Amino acid sequence: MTIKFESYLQSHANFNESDLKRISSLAEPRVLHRNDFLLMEGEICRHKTFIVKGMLRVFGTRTDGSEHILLFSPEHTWTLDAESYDKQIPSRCNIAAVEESEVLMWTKSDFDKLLAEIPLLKSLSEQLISRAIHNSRQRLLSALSATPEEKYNDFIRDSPALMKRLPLRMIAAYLGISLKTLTRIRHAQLHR
Amino acid sequence: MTIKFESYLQSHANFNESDLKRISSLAEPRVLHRNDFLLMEGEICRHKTFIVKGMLRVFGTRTDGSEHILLFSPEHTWTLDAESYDKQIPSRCNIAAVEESEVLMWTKSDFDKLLAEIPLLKSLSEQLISRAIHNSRQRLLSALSATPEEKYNDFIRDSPALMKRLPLRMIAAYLGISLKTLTRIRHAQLHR
DNA sequence: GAAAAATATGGTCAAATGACTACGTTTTTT
DNA sequence: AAAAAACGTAGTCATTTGACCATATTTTTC
Repeated sequence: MTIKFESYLQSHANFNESDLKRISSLAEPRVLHRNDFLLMEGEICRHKTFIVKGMLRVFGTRTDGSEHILLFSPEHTWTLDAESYDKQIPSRCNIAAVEESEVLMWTKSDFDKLLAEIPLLKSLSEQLISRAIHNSRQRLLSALSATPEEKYNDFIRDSPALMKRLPLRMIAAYLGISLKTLTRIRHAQLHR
Repeated sequence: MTIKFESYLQSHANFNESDLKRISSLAEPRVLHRNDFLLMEGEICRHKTFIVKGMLRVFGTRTDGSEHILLFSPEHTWTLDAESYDKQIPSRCNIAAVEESEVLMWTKSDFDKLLAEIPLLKSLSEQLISRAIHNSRQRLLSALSATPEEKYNDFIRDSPALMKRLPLRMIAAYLGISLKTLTRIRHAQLHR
């Protein structure tokens, strides 16, 4: 499983062979079935996780049981609850598999070691953080200002591949609209 | 103006006198009047800015002219458009003063120098980034899942001080609801 | 392969929301 | 101090949205 991960790393920066092996050696592989949880609300996020294959979702739940999805993490992305991981405090969100997935996990202490040892990893990590910030800002702006139809169109435009792999109810939970509204939009677009 | 800034820095980490002076020496002070822009959509965000006094808002505008506020930056916080600043590309949001404000600004190249020179500043900066991520995640979750009244109550609970300084229309623009809905909620809460 | 679960759609109805407008009050500007 | 701008509230009305429910279809599970 680490081979795919190593080629991902290679494609992002010029890691040498020993760095690659060193990073991989501390990873713990895991297979997740549909709806298996990587992290449950209230638990402490002890690992940084790379998705080798499949897709996870990060979501919050409300008292009535409804899900609200913060982001999807498909293959070749990283995932964690940053707040819980950084401070090692209980998480307020969940991470679960959307589909059969393979992941690699590093404990915080191991990953911190790697960051200190390997400057290239540190800088990659900073890039990813900066992308995550930007991503969540864009999403906030969209949540605040876009109409349901705009959100849906933006999602199709930006993530056509995910679109095909996700059930509509998750897309609705991601866009912050009801499933009913989503099917209405789709219906309207068919007849235009 | 730099004295307040230096005591802010002191309160967050044990900077020595020469570091403080070094950091301050590269800052450019600026006074902003109400509605003065620090950054306009399309411009490149060339500075990292610390708010000494007053309050700024970071917001996007839509084609119809409506404003949607991503966050408020009161005194003793930092502000910038991270994407535009990091990559030095045109910004997609605006930053303007809510009230009379005093700020300190560093160019990216100067600040990068400081980060490299002063490890303590680097680690403070990482802390702030992590807080910003967490903040924007919480906000996204709230935007996706909370009702207008919940959003309003959360805002009063979390930011009672800002509440008093902001006109309602900005609070509405921040919560992603119409001014009408906001006054309705306030009206309902009065009669309960 | 059969049973069970999840999915996508749509009808109906009540409630929530926003656009427009108006008006009296407060704040800011000059 | 006077004029102008911004502010907070509220009435009305059309539209959007969600809750609840039913159903046909597809996918998953065992």
